[in-house]
Amino acid sequence: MKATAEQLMDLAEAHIRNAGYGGFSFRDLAAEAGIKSASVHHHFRTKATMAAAVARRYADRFFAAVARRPNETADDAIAAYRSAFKASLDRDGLMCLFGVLGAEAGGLSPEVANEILSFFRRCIDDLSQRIGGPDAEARAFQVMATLEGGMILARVYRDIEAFDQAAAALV
Amino acid sequence: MKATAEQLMDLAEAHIRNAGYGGFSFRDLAAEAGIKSASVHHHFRTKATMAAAVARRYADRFFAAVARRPNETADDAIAAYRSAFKASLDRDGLMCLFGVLGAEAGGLSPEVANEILSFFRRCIDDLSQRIGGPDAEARAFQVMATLEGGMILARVYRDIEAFDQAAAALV
DNA sequence: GTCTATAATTTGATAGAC
DNA sequence: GTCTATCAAATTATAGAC
Repeated sequence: MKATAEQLMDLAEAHIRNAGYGGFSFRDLAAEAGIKSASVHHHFRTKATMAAAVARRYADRFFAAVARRPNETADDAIAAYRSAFKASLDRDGLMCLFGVLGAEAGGLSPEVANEILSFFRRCIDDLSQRIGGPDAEARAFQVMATLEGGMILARVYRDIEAFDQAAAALV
Repeated sequence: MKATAEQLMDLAEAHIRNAGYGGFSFRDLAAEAGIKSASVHHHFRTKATMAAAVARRYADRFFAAVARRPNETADDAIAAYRSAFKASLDRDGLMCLFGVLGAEAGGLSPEVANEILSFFRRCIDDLSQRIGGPDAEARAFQVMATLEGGMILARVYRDIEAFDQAAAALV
């Protein structure tokens, strides 16, 4: 038995990654979890609070998945990021949570917007360090852009191959 | 004096590119145009109809902007696409309309989803042809992914430089 | 922790007068 | 083409019983 709060976050994450922040309501989550919307508010005070919590959990998992390995090369680091995105696509065929939220960031509360900026900053900083050299930062931006954009293409084409083609030349 | 329907599409486009499909209502548009929401329905029967119309207009403009030039090289074609996205960022600092819609495609009506798929298909097909060679399609996917992802980064960082860094290595 | 009940607001959409 | 008026439904959120 998974704790209810955890289950609600699973559901919310799937909805956001499929249709964006506006793509679900507390009633949707409640119905899917077999409870009432008022009970969802017991676990998460507001929708923005919940989205921020989902974002933090997603970021934690992501950075655990791409954690630096001993003696890695620059290409290893890039491959680690690519694999993390790819694994997510393979698992459930959904977008990166932060790719979706980043795209519609203009309409989100500061609470959520902060999580988005924080995620991408941390990705760029981490990648830059691990890549090293004079053009490290530009390369980090390129990698992140290609991977996020590749997920959009895979989403639209409904074909993981689109992601693979987009990301193939990265390493 | 711009025709009302045109003005409404301008407003809707800006809203979608800033906050997504769910980021505005007919009442928002009406208020900004100085009319009532019932009058918006006179020009566009439903919200999905309007979004599809906005998407078609955006695509028309985009493909006019990236139109093939005589004697162009593969790098010229890629540069044309990059310039089109960049110009859009410079002009109003907003996302690509199809980048936003593509990210939240799972929650959109088939009417709109078709426009999204059609846009990206046409981009990939056009770019592939103009790039040529054995890896043309993979390169086209890479270019589109990098540019769309670069716009997300520029949006999140609120800094066009993020786009430039992401796209610098493309040509 | 979950429920019923409900408030307050917003939304997409329509009917019909001018 | 725009308006007033309105509907039916959905949304976020809260109060208080169990």
